Parts: sequence; C-alpha cells; structure tokens
Amino acid sequence: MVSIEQVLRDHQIRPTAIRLLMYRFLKDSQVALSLNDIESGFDQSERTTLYRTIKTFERKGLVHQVDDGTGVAKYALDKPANGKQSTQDLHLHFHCTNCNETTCLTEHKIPHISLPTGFIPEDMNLLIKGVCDKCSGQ
Amino acid sequence: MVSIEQVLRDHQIRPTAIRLLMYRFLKDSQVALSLNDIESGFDQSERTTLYRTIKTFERKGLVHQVDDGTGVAKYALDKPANGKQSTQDLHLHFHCTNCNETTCLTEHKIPHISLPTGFIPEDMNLLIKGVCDKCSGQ
DNA sequence: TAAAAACATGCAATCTGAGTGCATTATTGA
DNA sequence: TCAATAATGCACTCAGATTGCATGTTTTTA
Repeated sequence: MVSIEQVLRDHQIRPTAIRLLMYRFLKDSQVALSLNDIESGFDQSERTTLYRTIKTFERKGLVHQVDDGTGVAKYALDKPANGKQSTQDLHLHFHCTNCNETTCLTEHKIPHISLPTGFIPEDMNLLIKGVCDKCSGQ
Repeated sequence: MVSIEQVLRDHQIRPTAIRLLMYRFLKDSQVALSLNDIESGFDQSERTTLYRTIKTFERKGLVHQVDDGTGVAKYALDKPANGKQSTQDLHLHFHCTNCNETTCLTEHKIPHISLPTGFIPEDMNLLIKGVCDKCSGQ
C-alpha cells in the first residue's frame, strides 16, 4: 500500500494539501466527476485551483478526461496499469441518461477495429449511453 | 435521383433558400462540420439561423451530431438508409488530431459489447483519435 | 541558511459555444 | 386575401473552460 503522497511524488506532483484531498476525493468516487462535482465536495478552495489541479493530474497521467457527450468534461482516476503498458487509452465509458452519472468500465476492453488505409489510430473511446445498474433496478 | 427540395419535404422540412444551401454544403463535405465551419461557408445569413437550421435537420433525422472529443459539436448528413432501419447511430467516427477533421466511417460498425448486469445500452458512440489518411500521407 | 528560483494558489476577467426571447418577415392553406 | 404558422435576424444570456496577474509557499543553491 503506497501513500497518496508517494503516488503524487511518483508522478512529479508536489503533494500539497489540496492535491492530496482531491486525489482522495477522486479515489473515493465510483464515477467520473465534473469540475462542478469536485467543487461541491470542497467548501474551501477555489474553482480555478481545482481546475488547475485536475489539469495537472491529467498532464501527469494520474487522471483521464471522460467525454460523456453531455458537453461537460469529467475526470476519473487512472487505474494503475497491471502490465507494463498503460491501457488507459482504450476506454469504455457508460453514461446513464437517467442519473447523469458516468462510469468507467475498465474491465471491458474495446475489441480491435480495422480502419481504412492511412488511418492511424492512437486512442479510442467508446461511449455507451443508456440506463445504469442503479437506475435500472436490476 | 431525388432533388434536395424533395428530400427536405420528405422530412417535413420547408425547403427555404438557406436550408437548401446548407443541405448542399453538408452533402459536399467529406467531414463533419461544426457550426463555425458552416458559418464560414456562408457570407450571408446569421449564426442563429444556421444553428436553428442544423438543429431542425437533426430533429427531423437528416443529420446526426458528432462528438469528437474536442468539446465542439459537429454535424454530418445521415447517409440514406439502405435497409428499412436507420443505422446512423452505430457507426464510428475518426478524429484526426493533426488536422482536427472528423470523419464518419459509416462502413465500420461498432462491434457488440457485453455489459455488466443491470446496464442497459440505448446508444453508442465509438470515437477513434489518431492521424487521418490525408495527414499520414499513406 | 538566506536569497533566488520555481511553483502553487486565489481572484478577476475573458472567451467561446450553446441556447433563448422577441420582433419582423415569409409561407401556407382555409 | 387574410389569418395562422413557421422562418429569420438581432440582441441577449448562460455555463464551462481557460488565462493573467498578484501573492503566498516550497524548493534549490550558493
């Protein structure tokens, strides 16, 4: 078990108070969070700082941005890669049109897609919209 | 060969001058267009009108919105369905990170994905980012 | 360890795209 | 032809994203 402080240091991020708090906040969330969501979880601290913090996390590879089609950027913690290679860039996200929550389905890999000649893929994103398990009651 | 006017009428859209122009503009484009792109193609006419026009087209099933992860909505003409059922919502989009153009790869269908229990899919969007054929030079 | 350099934070402000309200103009159909 | 209905244009509003700058804090280095 590595401390959050160490995780940040490992990513060349200075472990300030806000950063530690935000990391924990993201870690405790089962769903991707928008800047507004994050802001709501912090009485103290300022929108801009939270924004820059999340962007720092993103730049340093701690979180990835989730685009769920709502037009609002959300963020989720990267799961530490099990193998050598990060698999973060092959995501499947589920956006519930009922509760508006967006979940990373990291276990579900996107199957290989063959593209026309000349198209060089670098990143993939599969977004599925529908009703999530909590809302479907199943 | 059906006239554009007829296409619009068939979708319960009054064929005004702007609408005919915009339809042709979309038809002539190989890539999805943002409102800004469209605006640039029209010296005359007003942003709001173009916006409402594209939204009308969307509502009536003439175009579909493409979300390429840039945060800017783009639109592309629906290809006329060959079969009875429209398959517009299950093709993939390719966004070139070099030229910023987004292409509908209508021939490429999204493979079936099995979801965890309780997740009910209703719509899917597969976005692949990378370098397009024009930019890769291949 | 003090001073300089580098980075983090807070506040105010800007920018962009999306979307609406309303008055005017055009089109349609009784 | 006239009333009803829809389309257009202009002026806004709104939200989220992003930046500039002044200040505070940490790190580095002489």
